[in-house]
Amino acid sequence: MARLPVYLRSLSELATAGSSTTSSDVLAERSGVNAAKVRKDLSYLGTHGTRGVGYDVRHLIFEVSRALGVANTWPVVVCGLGNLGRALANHTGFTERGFPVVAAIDVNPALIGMTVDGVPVHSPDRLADVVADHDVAIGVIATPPGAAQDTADRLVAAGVRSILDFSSTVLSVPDHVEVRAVDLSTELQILGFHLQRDLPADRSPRSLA
Amino acid sequence: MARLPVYLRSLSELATAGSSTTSSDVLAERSGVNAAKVRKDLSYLGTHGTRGVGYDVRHLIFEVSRALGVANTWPVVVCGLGNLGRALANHTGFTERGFPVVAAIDVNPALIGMTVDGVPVHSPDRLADVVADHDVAIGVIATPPGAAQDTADRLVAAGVRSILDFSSTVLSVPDHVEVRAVDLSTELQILGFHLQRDLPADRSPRSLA
DNA sequence: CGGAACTCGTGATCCGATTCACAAGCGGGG
DNA sequence: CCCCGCTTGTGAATCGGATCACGAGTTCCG
Repeated sequence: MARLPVYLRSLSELATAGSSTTSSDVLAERSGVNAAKVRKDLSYLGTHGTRGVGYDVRHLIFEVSRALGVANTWPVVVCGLGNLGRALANHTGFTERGFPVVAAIDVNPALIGMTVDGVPVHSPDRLADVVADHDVAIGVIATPPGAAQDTADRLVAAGVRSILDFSSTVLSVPDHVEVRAVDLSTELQILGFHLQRDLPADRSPRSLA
Repeated sequence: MARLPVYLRSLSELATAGSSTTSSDVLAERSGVNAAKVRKDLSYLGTHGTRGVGYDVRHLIFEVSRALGVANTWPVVVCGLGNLGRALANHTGFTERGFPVVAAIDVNPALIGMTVDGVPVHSPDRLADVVADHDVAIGVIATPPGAAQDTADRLVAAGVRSILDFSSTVLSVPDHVEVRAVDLSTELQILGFHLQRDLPADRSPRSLA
């Protein structure tokens, strides 16, 4: 489930706040979801709370962490060092959570061979080597849209099976590769869509949900 | 629907590729979805394709653009000029799509009063003025988690009704305010979760979907 | 002119996720 | 020791989106 990371954050907050035990209600409140959903989600983990009491925060953190595989570290390569790519390569939160950025890829000859914020930059041609050398598990695509599919192909050829795509592109990859797309313009457009629907007294297109 | 922006991109590509007409099959292929879904989505727009022929690309672009309110421009304020905030403020794609970044907010006294990539930086105290002066419609929160809720409160108080939140926080806001959360660490954790589930021969926690 | 091939629009169906509702277990107080 | 209030776990019901399937309209060719 996509909610597990949120639960984990809420639980960490509770732990640092000194709580040793908590209820599905509190957790739901903090995570912005329904209490029943929390209980059902946690029941899939095989976790057992105590009826009448609630959940043990420390134990639950342990269970959720294990389910998420937080113990593992998954080396990441960032492809494309534009504004966004540089911010991602530089982002300290990733390493802390087990996703160290071990290398970056860019076509710019002026960058290749340099290190940016401690991250070595390589040519796309060396992608396969980089993946092999650092045991890269996840590729982040922050290239311009035109280069995205090619980059994805290279990542897949190099054996990467997880891709986080910021390129505003629909990537086609083999079935065994998982892609998660984050498109900032789309997010803004959705917000704009709702803004438009709420405001106008004049006729808007038609109800859409 | 969240798929409209994707359709619009696909349609634009088709238009520049010289197609004057297209089918739901082609559009589905390009957008990475099911053909029936495309037809159903478009039918909500009141759009009418021609049976046996397909859709007129130009007309469809017009319809989708209108539904999304692409004609409107929604001024954006970016709150928090860390790595990510700076990348967002600097991102040219936003202005092109009708979301000009008219101002940035940061607590750093060294930045206040400066302009970063042409974007003026203000103190959080001036947020209400900034919103009023530029008719800001959307607030982007790229602050550290600890400052996110406060920032959200200020945005709401200033009259902003749409928030794009990068802060890894569950924000609580009034009902009439729409929040879309983008959490990069969560995305990576989900990828890591699936990686972990696919690999190990030893027993993983339990099947989760 | 007739029919074959194609494509849209949409009611019907399916399926998973969410929510509801409640029995079962636990702890504390009298 | 018993009862009462609290919280979990989970089957049942509900909901909404995705998919299927097919009727209907269009084009084109023979």
